[in-house]
Amino acid sequence: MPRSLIDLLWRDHPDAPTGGSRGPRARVSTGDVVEAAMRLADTSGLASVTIRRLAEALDVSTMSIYTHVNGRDDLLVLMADAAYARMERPAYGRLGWRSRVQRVAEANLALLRAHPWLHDIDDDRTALGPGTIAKYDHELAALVPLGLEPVTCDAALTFVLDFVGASARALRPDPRAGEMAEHWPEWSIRLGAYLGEDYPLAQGVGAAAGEAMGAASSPSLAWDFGLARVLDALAALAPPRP
Amino acid sequence: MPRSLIDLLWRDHPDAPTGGSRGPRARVSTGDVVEAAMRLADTSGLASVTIRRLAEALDVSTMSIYTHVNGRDDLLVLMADAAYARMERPAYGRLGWRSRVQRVAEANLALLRAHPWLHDIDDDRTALGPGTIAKYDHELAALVPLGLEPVTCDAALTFVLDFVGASARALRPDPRAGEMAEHWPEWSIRLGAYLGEDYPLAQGVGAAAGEAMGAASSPSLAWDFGLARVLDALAALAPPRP
DNA sequence: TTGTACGCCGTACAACGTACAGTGTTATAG
DNA sequence: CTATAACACTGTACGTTGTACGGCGTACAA
Repeated sequence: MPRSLIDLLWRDHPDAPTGGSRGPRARVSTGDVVEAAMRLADTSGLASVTIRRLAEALDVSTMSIYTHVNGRDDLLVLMADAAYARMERPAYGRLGWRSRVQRVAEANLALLRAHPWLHDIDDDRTALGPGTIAKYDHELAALVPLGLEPVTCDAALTFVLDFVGASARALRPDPRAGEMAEHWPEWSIRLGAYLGEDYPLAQGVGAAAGEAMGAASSPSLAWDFGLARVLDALAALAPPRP
Repeated sequence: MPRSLIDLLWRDHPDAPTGGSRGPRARVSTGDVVEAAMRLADTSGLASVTIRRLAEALDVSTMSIYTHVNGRDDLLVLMADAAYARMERPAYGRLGWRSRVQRVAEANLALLRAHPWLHDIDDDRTALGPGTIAKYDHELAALVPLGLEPVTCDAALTFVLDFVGASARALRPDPRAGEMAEHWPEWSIRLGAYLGEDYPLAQGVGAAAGEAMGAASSPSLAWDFGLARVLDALAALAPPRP
């Protein structure tokens, strides 16, 4: 060690290089480190995933972590891939593309809501991991009934997943909500004064949207609206219904 | 000072509280700090916007920055709002909704490509700023010809902008591209070995998509594809053509 | 038995945001 | 004119972060 990121990503594959057999046997494994990091991130956010806290959680010294992971950046890639690897991938059976795409969208939404820290990991190297590739393969299969060219198929999947990602991002609770609520009485007055009669459209629509959000309606209108739009868009692409 | 974030956001408004008149007059203004921060972020990324570097760029002591801005988090909000405020907002004239939406999408893409650091600022308080509100108002106006309910109108705009945001994100150059290229000869071999015959769909489509990306085709196929899909989706919502 | 590959760890460093306690300057109140 | 209060500005210091480096002890290979 340190093994390269690729080998760490594929550490469960039979062909993956295993560390030599000399020296004391490891008290924790790379997998342990990744799992502990995910637990930390789930409960306290990605910012709380520090090498020191990780070491403490695993009851090892700080620098020991670097025996199992090359550095924090690489760790984040391992975490993201592990999250993708753990998603369920039920067979689609005889489902049509609409149901399939809906399933894909909902599965990704659920994933991002369970692990909001995935939003904060933006590293292209994740694409090399087994979890990411398995997920990609399974989701492409959802689009097969549409009969698209390979490149178009990839673009369509990107389109769907980008929508889900953005929606999930918006649904994520704002860590500053408390501060916002605290200052709101004062700020709303000032904002009203600044706005005056300007921007009638924004004020009208903004107020309506704000009320709708506060109301007990669907948890997110944007989700229902957007998903319907995405399906509409793909339908315009599909061959005429059989 | 420190004035509250709201007053800092609206610092150019006539009703905004101006600092008292006693004491030496300020060598730099809040606006200067924000502008310097934007310049720094444009050239070296948001991570390089540190209080110390900012102070150095403005030729003031580190702690002086806190006289003009409440802290780094607030500064990021001011930067984002300033970027939105500076966007051009040409009147739509007699344009139909398709052209309008296309303009909005392209303007946002251009903005995000000019200031990629906007992706890294995720703070709801930005919504209180004059630039953000002016932008929202102008973009809502693009959707007026569609004749939607206020809440739907907001959802439709969110749909469009989310698409643009995700596309711009994907277009953003990976800071780790160098490292990736360096290790690629070795990694591609290992990845091939790990993959073997598995995931034929992902391997086929991935290869095609990779080639298309490398080819001299459109800078991004996902953009053209996605924008067409977004317009299709809104069309399904529109009243029958007059 | 010896050598060596390996897991583990303590110390140290540079960089970060920012709290705090000043210092000096200026418009205003008396 | 003087005293005061408000203000811009600054140096020092603390707690935090990632991680480079060198050393130590263990357990298998020769």
